[in-house]
Amino acid sequence: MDSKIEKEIVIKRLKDKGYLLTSQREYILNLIIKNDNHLTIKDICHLVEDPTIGQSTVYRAIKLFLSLDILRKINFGDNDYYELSLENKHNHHHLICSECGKIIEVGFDYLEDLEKKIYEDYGFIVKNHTLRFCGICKECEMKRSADAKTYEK
Amino acid sequence: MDSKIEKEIVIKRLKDKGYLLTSQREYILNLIIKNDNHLTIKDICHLVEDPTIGQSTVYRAIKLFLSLDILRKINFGDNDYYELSLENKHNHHHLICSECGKIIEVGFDYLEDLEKKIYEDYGFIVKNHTLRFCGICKECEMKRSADAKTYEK
DNA sequence: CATTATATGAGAATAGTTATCAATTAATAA
DNA sequence: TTATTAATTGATAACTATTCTCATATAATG
Repeated sequence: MDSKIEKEIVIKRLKDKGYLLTSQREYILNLIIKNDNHLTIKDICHLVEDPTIGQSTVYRAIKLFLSLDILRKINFGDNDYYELSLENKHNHHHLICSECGKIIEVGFDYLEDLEKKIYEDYGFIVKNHTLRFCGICKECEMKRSADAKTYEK
Repeated sequence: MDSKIEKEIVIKRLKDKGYLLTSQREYILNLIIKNDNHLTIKDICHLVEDPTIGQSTVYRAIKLFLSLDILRKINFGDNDYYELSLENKHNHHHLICSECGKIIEVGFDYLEDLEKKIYEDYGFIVKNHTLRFCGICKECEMKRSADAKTYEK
């Protein structure tokens, strides 16, 4: 696992409920971390084909991690992705480029005011939120305007 | 369909691409509208069991509506729901009560500032967004505090 | 070291989705 | 109206995704 601290948190969360951090489970977590936290189950099944981990084990591990809040599921369009749910990562957003598919994480939150207003208007107490933006990333936009210039000639 | 205007928009979008508004397609759309815009495919398959519409037709219709931007898919937790994508409904948010599962639509947007900041910091041009809040709705919270009082006695 | 609990992999079973094709329905032209 | 063509449907088969089963393996505990 990336850092020793994270690994210890994972072991603790598992142990508290009587589970173990097996080599397969650790391998799967590392895969997700190494791939920017944005893998689908299909991706994982393919990536573990070599050091063969059975796909039932993949499904079981993901489910377990979700239930212990070690992973969190995020949904972009047609696919479910999994990302580490440790630390205080609860308040970040995702930018998805519709041109190249890149996923960018936004570090700031800025929804406190909105949550306050929701409580005032609807009496709804917000515990958690997910926000994703679709659009065009910087690089794709630059490519686009470069192409546009070419046509002008 | 609810209003004549909506039906005409749907017919136009279909016709422009050479498709027809069949009774089955209209029935499915009406189901979604009548159920507060929040049905899963499974729900729809069950609801159409009586005036039998084959389930391949359900899948095909949903797919078609998505491709023509007549429906839009939203994802809450484990399920995909479908809602009408007509009018300027693009900027509303969803509140999901984790106690009773109710889905409430929030009429206001308030993300312009955030989108501006994202452009400034990341050069990312936002075209669209989805935001959902999980928490406790007014009614469930009231029930909760009522229960809490009972225990105090 | 023996015993018990937990986890694994292979494949069977189930659920969810898509593709195929003959029959039906709607649109268009004569 | 009738003939012709295009689009749609429903039943079922095919395929994909996910879960279950069970014998075996591994780790923890006494």
